[in-house]
Amino acid sequence: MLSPANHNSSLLPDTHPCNGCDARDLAICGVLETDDLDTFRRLGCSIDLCDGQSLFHQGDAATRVFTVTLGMLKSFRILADGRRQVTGFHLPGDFVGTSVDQEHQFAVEAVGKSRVCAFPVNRFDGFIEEHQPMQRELYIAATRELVQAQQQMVLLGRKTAMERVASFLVLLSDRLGHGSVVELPMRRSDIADYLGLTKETVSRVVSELKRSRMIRLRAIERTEILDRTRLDSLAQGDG
Amino acid sequence: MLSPANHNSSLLPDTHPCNGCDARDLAICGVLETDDLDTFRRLGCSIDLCDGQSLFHQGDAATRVFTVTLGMLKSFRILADGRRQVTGFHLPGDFVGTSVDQEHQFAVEAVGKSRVCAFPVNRFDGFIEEHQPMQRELYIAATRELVQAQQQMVLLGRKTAMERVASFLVLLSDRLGHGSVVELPMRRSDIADYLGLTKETVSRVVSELKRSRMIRLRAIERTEILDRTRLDSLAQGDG
DNA sequence: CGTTCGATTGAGCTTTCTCAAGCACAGTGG
DNA sequence: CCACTGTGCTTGAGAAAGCTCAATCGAACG
Repeated sequence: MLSPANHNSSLLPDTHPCNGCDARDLAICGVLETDDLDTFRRLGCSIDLCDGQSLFHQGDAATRVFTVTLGMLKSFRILADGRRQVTGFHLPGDFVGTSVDQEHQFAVEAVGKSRVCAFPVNRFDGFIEEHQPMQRELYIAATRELVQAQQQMVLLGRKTAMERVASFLVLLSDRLGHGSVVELPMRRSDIADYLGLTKETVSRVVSELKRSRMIRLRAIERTEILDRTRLDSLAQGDG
Repeated sequence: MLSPANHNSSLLPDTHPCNGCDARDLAICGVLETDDLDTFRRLGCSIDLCDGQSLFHQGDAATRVFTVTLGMLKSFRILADGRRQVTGFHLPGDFVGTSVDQEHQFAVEAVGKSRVCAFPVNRFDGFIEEHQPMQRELYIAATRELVQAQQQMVLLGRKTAMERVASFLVLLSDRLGHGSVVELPMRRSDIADYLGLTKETVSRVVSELKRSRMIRLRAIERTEILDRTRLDSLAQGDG
């Protein structure tokens, strides 16, 4: 198993105060009756994570499934020499760790203070076995993620640095923007590793976007989109 | 809708001689009883495609689902200015066009002579609704594809040209290699658009791999892997 | 008020791309 | 049977986007 040197995350404690999940943050709540939802909640165990804390590493046994209930997580994969690719950011309602393999193919860590709800796989599988609508919901979630992953392939394979950053801002604005303000809780290096760039290039491009008045930085983690139209067309690759 | 100028594929005829599918090439045959499989076969309609012929374009209404029964298909997305990203190659047994959206997000074309089995979505959905094991099978297929897509993100975001080509050869060797010989029915430009490179770079890297005796070209579309170990470690990023 | 850690900016370098020419092979018609 | 032509592959030379390394900046915190 890989265990990169510059890895400051601590392992997840195996036992943890178990206080159930907040139903509102479970993605599947929409397809479950109140009783069933209650049953489902009780299968899980809430876990708090602080910034950079690891939920699991690549190669770990896939013994639990998670839903994000608070904050943000990132999943990534690391090559032998330390090169890292962030494959996604996960928000409340997202499933994490639903692998068909015995081992996790990717690592998952918290971005800022976060909370997840953990389900032992056997209990989780047992539950969805008995709840058809949830099976379908999981399938739809996987398919959506797949389309998202394919969009990301286009970005990584064919877009310029500026188009990548524009796409990223537009994506986050759609997922967690309040009006024209986008929260960026992750580090520049996380963005860089998500976009297949270096943190320096991300920094330079953000500066360029500021200079051309498409965005403004309220704070380092609070970006305001000033010209959504131009940012959109940049993101689409016809800017 | 995008319709790039240099696009020589012809549209799929709406009506076509319907002669059913070969059961052996349907991915799901493993989870269906003989009777059910027979029923399933009859829902579909076999379609032959010649090289470069389009199954559907991005933006087309998603009215049918397909399984590949012969040959190979590629799915891809094109940006406004013609830049193209191939997101995957599909072999017999693979599902294609199983979108949750009303419109296809990606285009699919044949690589060489190919054959698919087409199912109207409503009939397809109706069938899987009544066959639990198939739902599960579809979910597993989607999850596998997702992991594969994430691996591809690592490749596109963080690997060098040489590592990308090595990864590609290893991948294809695992999927359709006979011993150490890999069939490459697609064009160099398809490989390039899959790996986020130019066809010139792919050509140069292949030449370099030949020069360093890791591979040998029996014919242009028949590559023999001479040093699998070295190619593997290159592909993993620690060569 | 100093320290620390991440973000920014700069200068030079490397990898890959672009553009262009030449090559190989299959299909076609004289 | 062989030149002709078209298409895709290869190779080369110069250009460009983004990377690396290094210095500086700036906010948070003790």
